[in-house]
Amino acid sequence: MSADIWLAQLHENGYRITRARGAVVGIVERSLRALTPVEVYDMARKKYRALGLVTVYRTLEKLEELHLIQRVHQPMGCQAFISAGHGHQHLLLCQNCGQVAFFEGDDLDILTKSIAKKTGYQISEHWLQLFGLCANCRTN
Amino acid sequence: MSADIWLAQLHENGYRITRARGAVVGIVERSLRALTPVEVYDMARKKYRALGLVTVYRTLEKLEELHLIQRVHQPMGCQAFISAGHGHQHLLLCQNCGQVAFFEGDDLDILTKSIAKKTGYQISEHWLQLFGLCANCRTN
DNA sequence: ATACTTATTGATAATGATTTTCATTAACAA
DNA sequence: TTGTTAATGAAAATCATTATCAATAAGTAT
Repeated sequence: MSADIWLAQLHENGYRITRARGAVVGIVERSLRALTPVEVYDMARKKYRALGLVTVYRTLEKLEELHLIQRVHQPMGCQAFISAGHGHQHLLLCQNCGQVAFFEGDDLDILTKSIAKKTGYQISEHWLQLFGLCANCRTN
Repeated sequence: MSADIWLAQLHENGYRITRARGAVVGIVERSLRALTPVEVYDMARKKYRALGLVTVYRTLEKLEELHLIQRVHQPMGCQAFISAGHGHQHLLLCQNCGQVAFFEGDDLDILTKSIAKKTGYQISEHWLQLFGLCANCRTN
């Protein structure tokens, strides 16, 4: 489905559509949790055995460049990627199963302005990430 | 000054006070910007030439464990450490000089609750980090 | 369809970051 | 001062990522 859109995006940006890229996109696009390059490699190789790990790295690089995926920072490590949210969104991570949810409703302007005043900084960006348990893991 | 307090903390927790640890603490405790292990190594070796990089890693590990320092996540990498804030504080990073400031005034409860309701997640933690230009870099 | 240009690929090697191993050294309690 | 043992630094091992390069296959032109 939407994997095709990702491939189309790659094509529109002058990149060729290959089996290797199809395999990587097929895995990453549908994943509900952040995946490391090796995880993508292992999963995608079930569909396309000849895939190389290096190609996974290169493909992830391009997907990130096109803002189709984004890196996820976690206490345990920062090398996992998840399908990117649209517009200005933040992440909500389940500490049990790793599932990622997005949310907007980002009213940090008041806070940001107050901090800017207090510190003298000119603030241009922010990172916000929430951690907890998803509905499913909460009940189990 | 406060470096002594850090060493005392180490001692209280059963760790020995050594020249190597003194050198590492001396650098990290006073730094206004986040430092990578190699940066700490290079700087600390000016005071204590025999210091090994491995010891830097091991010392940073212990300081983090005692919550005296914390890891700083940045777009360029996540291996730098900064002296930790007290209580519940967040980071404000200067994108030009790297200087780190802390701030509190963390009114995310309203946001957090609203997100929890919308998504069904039980939220237990959050990461907030602001980026911008410090007062000094802004004027130059 | 066919041929051609060139991006893409996978294997290998190289690099960089971090961890493990181990014999030697030095904290510090007795 | 001495003895126990944590801590150290050097070297090797491991893990993550990037560069190299000859072979391959996308996609355009024929």
